Amino acid sequence: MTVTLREVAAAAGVSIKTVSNVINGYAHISARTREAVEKAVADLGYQPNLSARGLRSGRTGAIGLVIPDLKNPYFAELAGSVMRAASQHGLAVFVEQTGGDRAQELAVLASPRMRMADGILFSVTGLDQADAATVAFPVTTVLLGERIFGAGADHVTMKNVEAARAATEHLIELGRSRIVALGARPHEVSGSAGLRLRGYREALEAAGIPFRDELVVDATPWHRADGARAVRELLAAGTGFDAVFAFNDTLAFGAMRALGDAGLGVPRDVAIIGFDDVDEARYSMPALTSIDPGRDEIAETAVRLLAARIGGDSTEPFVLHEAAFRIVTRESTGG
Amino acid sequence: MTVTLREVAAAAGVSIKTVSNVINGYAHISARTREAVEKAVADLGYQPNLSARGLRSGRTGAIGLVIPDLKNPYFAELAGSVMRAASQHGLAVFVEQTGGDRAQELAVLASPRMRMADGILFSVTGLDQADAATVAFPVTTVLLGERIFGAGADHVTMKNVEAARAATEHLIELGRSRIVALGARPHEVSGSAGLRLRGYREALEAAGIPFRDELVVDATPWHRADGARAVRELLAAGTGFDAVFAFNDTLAFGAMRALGDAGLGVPRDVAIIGFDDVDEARYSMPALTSIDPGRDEIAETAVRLLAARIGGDSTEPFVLHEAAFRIVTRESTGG
DNA sequence: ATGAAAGCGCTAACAG
DNA sequence: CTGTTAGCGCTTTCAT
Repeated sequence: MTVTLREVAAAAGVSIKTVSNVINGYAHISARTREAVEKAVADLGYQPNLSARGLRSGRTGAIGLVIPDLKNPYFAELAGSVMRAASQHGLAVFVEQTGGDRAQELAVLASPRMRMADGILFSVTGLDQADAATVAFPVTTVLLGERIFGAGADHVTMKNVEAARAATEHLIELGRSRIVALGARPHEVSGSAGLRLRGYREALEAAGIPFRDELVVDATPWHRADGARAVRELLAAGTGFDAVFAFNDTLAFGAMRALGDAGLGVPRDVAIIGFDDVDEARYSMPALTSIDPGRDEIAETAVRLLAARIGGDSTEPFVLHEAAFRIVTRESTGG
Repeated sequence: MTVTLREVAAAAGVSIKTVSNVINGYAHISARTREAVEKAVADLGYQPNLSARGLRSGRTGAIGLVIPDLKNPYFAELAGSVMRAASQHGLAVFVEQTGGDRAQELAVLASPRMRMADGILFSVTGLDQADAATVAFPVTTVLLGERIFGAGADHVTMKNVEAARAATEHLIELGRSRIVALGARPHEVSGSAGLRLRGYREALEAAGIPFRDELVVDATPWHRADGARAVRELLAAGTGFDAVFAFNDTLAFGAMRALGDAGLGVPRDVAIIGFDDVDEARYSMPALTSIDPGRDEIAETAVRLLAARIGGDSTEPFVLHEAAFRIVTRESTGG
């Protein structure tokens, strides 16, 4: 049933080495030979056995993508971008979900399945700085996400502080000054929430707008309902505000809903900007202004770095790449 | 660097066959030998080389999941379920997106990457009945989704007609009689839209409620904005209705938004039910009643069938499995 | 219950 | 420019 190199070689009247050379695009082959081989390959429907190639070459041609959860639109879209980038490099992508859980992240790293990959893209969430020293990556790894997490790997991240600052400045430019920071986490410093809050503060300071504790609200775990609840509580408490910087788009959707229910207009009464620029932001009503954190750039860069490491640059110093972000202006801020 | 069976065998003072037996859980091994081997495995941190195993055994231990688009929450969640089910069987999952496009579906099937899988789960969208005769699946395939698409493979699908009928009946039981079918497609018969419309008709007929053309509205491509637009047009046209059966949840979210904007209460003025039961249905406001089409059952069954085929039941007749659905009642229908 | 040895299909030295 | 050949690490007869 399965056709091997040997059979192709026999059919083409050459040695298997020549067939291998043709298949792998080796340069110095006479046109006649190449044609004969290509014909035999086509006639027999030859397809290389990837396990054999992998055993011999030490490469599988696959990379692993380890993320918290595909249910989260940000990660689903990131996975899509990674798959697109990987296919440019001829790499297959297999995905592992961790639930953002420390124990599961460790379990996935230790899993024998990971050895099917030449390298992994690992979006760390549960592991923390303290684990950095202990954790052993089973294969070449590129880290995704905002944590620093030691230096044992290349790292691709987003400009959380700068993007958050720009988001806040965008609202300030609209003439808003009572801006809610929706999704802040009081005790977090180095995670997304901490960094985005820092950008928020910087923008306020630069504009000379006082920072008000009552406008900084927690809304864990950043689901739609959390955004709605938080905004409802603000309204109930009589806290005045004219803009919301939501730390992710999902929170923003919830906030918009709560504002609508309260009869407030977006952006007339309250302008809103989100973060992530998920697909749905284009389709919400009103369409949501958001920060595109550079998802495609993150995916492409991460895959490129990983492919390069796999290709052999193991001596290069580790790289930290911060993707460029941009504000995507839509109806929710008057665009 | 990499530890092989040979080294483990040397360390344990046995042959590589014995080590292999221990690792693969072969029965007849003395306790002392097993312990010695396990100790050596642990000490040396041995991990099997999956390419070598694959070459020898003819199995890679991976399956492919071919779907239209991870951006679509239904497929993102399906992928999550598939990965969970696959990991029960010790299988890795790699994902390929097709964009639901016929050409890309063919390209993916022909891709050498597919040969990295022992089998694939293929959610067909672009290929149609006419392709059924021509298409060659590169490996064992289980089809996902509502199309019949020939009989050259096992097939796992959902009860579209029955579920749609139940959804409509649920609205009728609430006392509603002017029920919008949101997302119908006039000329489609065998796709989801056609089947769901059929269930809708059946429910109306059974209840003696007249079928009204003006309540059946197209809203392609089933995005949130399409649902909102369609509902707005209905309202503008003065078409009275007291319920909406949305053919997917995203349409339902859009519809709810448009109703809210128009000052109509859900479910007071208009009850709404969706289809898919995506995660977001729990978090929308109001929370959306929806049809769970049996996503987990679909994933588990498909993986189980595929694993069985891979395991060797190639002579078994092809199976058609229709997953059980259920209505998940939430606020949007007064739950 | 354990060992010896063949060979899965491919790539890459090394020859010629 | 092309052919010969030696393994990659594992599973699996076939012996013992």
